[in-house]
Amino acid sequence: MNREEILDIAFYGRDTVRVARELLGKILVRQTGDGRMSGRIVETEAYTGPGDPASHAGRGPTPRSLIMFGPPGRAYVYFCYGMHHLLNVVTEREGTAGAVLIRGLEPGDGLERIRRNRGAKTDRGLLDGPGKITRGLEIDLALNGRDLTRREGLYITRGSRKSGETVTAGPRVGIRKGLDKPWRFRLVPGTGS
DNA sequence: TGGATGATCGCA
DNA sequence: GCGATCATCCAG
Repeated sequence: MNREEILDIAFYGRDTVRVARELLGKILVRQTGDGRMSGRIVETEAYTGPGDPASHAGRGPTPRSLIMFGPPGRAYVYFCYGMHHLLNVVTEREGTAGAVLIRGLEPGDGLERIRRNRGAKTDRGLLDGPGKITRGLEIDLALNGRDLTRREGLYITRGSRKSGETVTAGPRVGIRKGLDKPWRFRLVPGTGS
């Protein structure tokens, strides 16, 4: 089989909205001592830097958001609502803030383990939210800052687009204040033909 | 030092 | 709709 092609720093080190759009269809891989889990990215959200009030970097760097100003291709994991970890990937060149929230996956490898992690009875909605993804793939603060361009437990590979699929854009979810730009992207199946 | 806030989820 | 539940931020 072909060697997995891991997305490199040049992929991540570009405009955040563009990276968010192009991450659709890519494969997120979580590798631990117990094996491999993966999923195809089908929903993302872009968060930029100063001037984006919904972004953690929107009011300049803080200890938490500093990573968004750092080198691209790193994981930005943070804890939200007292119970969920959320996974982002850092974008833009070093010195410029940006990150893409991974919001939805189509389950791939390690399905049984993902089901177990999620305590799911059915596969409906198994990984269709950012908190579900981190729960399902065992992603937490220990992975914050991880270099996604290396094969170090968490990385993203070139995936594929299925025929007929299209990308839709809409406003970000759960944003009370600020921008309602179309910064949320989804990969939706073709209408069948 | 503490109160407000939040890029959520699952259940009523 | 609401509660769970806590890291982070900022005002005082």
